[in-house]
Amino acid sequence: MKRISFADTRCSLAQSLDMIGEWWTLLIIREAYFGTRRFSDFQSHLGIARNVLAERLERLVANDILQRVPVSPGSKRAHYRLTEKGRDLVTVVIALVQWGDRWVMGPENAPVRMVDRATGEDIDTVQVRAKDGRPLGLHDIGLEPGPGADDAIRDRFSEAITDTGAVRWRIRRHMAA
Amino acid sequence: MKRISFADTRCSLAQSLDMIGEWWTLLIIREAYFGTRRFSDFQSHLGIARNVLAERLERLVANDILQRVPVSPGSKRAHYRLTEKGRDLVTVVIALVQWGDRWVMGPENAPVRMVDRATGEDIDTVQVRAKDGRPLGLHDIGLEPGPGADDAIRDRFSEAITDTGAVRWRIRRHMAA
DNA sequence: ATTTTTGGTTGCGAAAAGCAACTTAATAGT
DNA sequence: ACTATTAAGTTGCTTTTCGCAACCAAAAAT
Repeated sequence: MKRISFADTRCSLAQSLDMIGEWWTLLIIREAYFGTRRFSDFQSHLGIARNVLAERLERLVANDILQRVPVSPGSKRAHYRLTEKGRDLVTVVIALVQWGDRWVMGPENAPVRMVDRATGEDIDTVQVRAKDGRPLGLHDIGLEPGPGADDAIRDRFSEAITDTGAVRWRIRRHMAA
Repeated sequence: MKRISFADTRCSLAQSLDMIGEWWTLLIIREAYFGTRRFSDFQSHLGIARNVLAERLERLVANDILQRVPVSPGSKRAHYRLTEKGRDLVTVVIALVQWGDRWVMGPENAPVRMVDRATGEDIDTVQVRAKDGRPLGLHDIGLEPGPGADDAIRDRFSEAITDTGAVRWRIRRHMAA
């Protein structure tokens, strides 16, 4: 299939998806987070085709999400480890795992538990919060053009908020009349 | 391409990705969160091919992430709105947008700002926390087999944690010797 | 009543994902 | 030291899905 790249789109989500939105990529990252380093282990744990795995790893390394570390200096064989940028993605992975636990598997069928190692307790549900720590629902979040907004984006946002908490844009053709 | 389905995999992340991991799907959800309801608006805002959009919407409705609402009772035309399950995904979308802002666009180029409507302040960075609110780094999170774990998963987890905070599994063939 | 818009569907070509066999370099065994 | 095995990919082929553009029917507007 001809697949569009979002690389030139002015949108953080599109940019992110351009790096990690492909089939398998997020599972590879989770696997790396679980401690997998070796090509064969990624392959056997995930059941991914080897050529696809090779391509994904290469892309993740190119995007500085994984780091390719020679297994011994000068060796052609290497291991793959998460970079800082990659480790920062684990938040997203965990949010998605928790969503799956809540809505698909059911919490009582969650295959893995994530615990706070200090207390042994389950970690909290990842959620959106205000700076002071208050959990925010969708209604509590406002959207505005950011510092890097272009006209297209600025056009879409007004102060008006719909009942789902999202932004309603001005219907210009009707306002002109 | 022949694409594997994760639907029968015993893994929340795979299950989640089976629903939302396809090309475009998360952008459609973001768009719905921004308030878009109509087919044509999804199409023109995202620039997605119409047949692909139709397929994605159908799949999202089948998975109860979007709801198809007839525009007037009995009409064949419909609008699409996020369900509760879909709205719960916005956390993931926001986490991913923030990651893109941090690592790809750069915070100063963020095209949209998300603010706490009560205060007008930027929302906090989505992060993993303990039940008592402490932010947790990767090292602070322990992984254990959950209530729905099967043998394959149980085999992979031990109490040993590597320096990246992830789990190291027992190397059984060496232990047997 | 006729035109325009909306919400799709159909058909085609291209590129990506799956499968399996092959290759080459590093390790292990004797 | 020599051979066997494993690890880490690569190559070639097939299948499936995505992107594009044209088409179609129902609803709305004029």
